[in-house]
Amino acid sequence: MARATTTSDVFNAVAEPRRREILNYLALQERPVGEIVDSLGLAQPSVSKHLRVLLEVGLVDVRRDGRRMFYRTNAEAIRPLHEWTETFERFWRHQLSRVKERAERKSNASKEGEPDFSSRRKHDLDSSKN
Amino acid sequence: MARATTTSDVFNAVAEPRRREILNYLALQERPVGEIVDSLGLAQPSVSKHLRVLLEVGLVDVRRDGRRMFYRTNAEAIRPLHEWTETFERFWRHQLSRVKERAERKSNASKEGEPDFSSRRKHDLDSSKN
DNA sequence: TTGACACATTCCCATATGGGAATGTATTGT
DNA sequence: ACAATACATTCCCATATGGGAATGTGTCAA
Repeated sequence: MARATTTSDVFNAVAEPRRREILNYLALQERPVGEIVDSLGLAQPSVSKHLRVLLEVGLVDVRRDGRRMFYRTNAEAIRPLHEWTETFERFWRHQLSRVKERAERKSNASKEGEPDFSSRRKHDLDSSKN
Repeated sequence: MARATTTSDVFNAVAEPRRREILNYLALQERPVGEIVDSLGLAQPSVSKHLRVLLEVGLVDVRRDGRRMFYRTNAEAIRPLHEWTETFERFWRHQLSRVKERAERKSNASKEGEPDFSSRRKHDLDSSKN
């Protein structure tokens, strides 16, 4: 296959940083495309394309006024995302203690022993990228 | 450019549906890869690759026990996502009334007038896809 | 040491991407 | 009717993807 389409669902749509910026920007007020372009410092076609994606998944609404198109964030569409993350909330509350344990084990292991391979995290893997 | 890497941040990592399934599955208990493969019905290399992505962005931790690798969701890493969506929570509360307005405007416009172009949503665009 | 087991990595490939540049389209003012 | 304005779409392209298949690697048991 390949990666899923950006328009396949809300998760894919908000994966793009500029689209999140746009959503933030349009949350308070509706805005014409030109203002988004100026405020976020992006190229106009780029903004139009991002808006198209957001529109397709229902993350924004549009309204035409003369030659201008006013976009606005449809916050309601973000709820599924919020709810998915929420199911993990109770876990990170319970895990705070385990984070400490891990930190302690790590500082012990790195004193003079072998490299610590338990509980690897991003930084431990970065070496394989350079 | 192209799309951002799946490992570039948490947002991109969770865009993939199976990775979300894996995170759900590993939230309660740590599990060896084999069990993930059996439970979710995915190919083993596929699972390993997904786990690698999740590991790089810190969404899971690993622990080795003999030949088996026990993975577990690191819920803490989901918080940024949760917090981003949370900033919109107050908006969808305030917007519930506007949704009704829109629905009413739409039913009025489609009675006998021109096609309604205000507040387009996903379904209005689907025609352009077929 | 060897074979089996549990995973990880690599190779191949069709596909969607986002940016830049160019062009198309709808609406307004004159 | 025409130029200007405000967006939208298209084309080109380097790039990362996820799946399938094959292969590599580390660990244990005998």
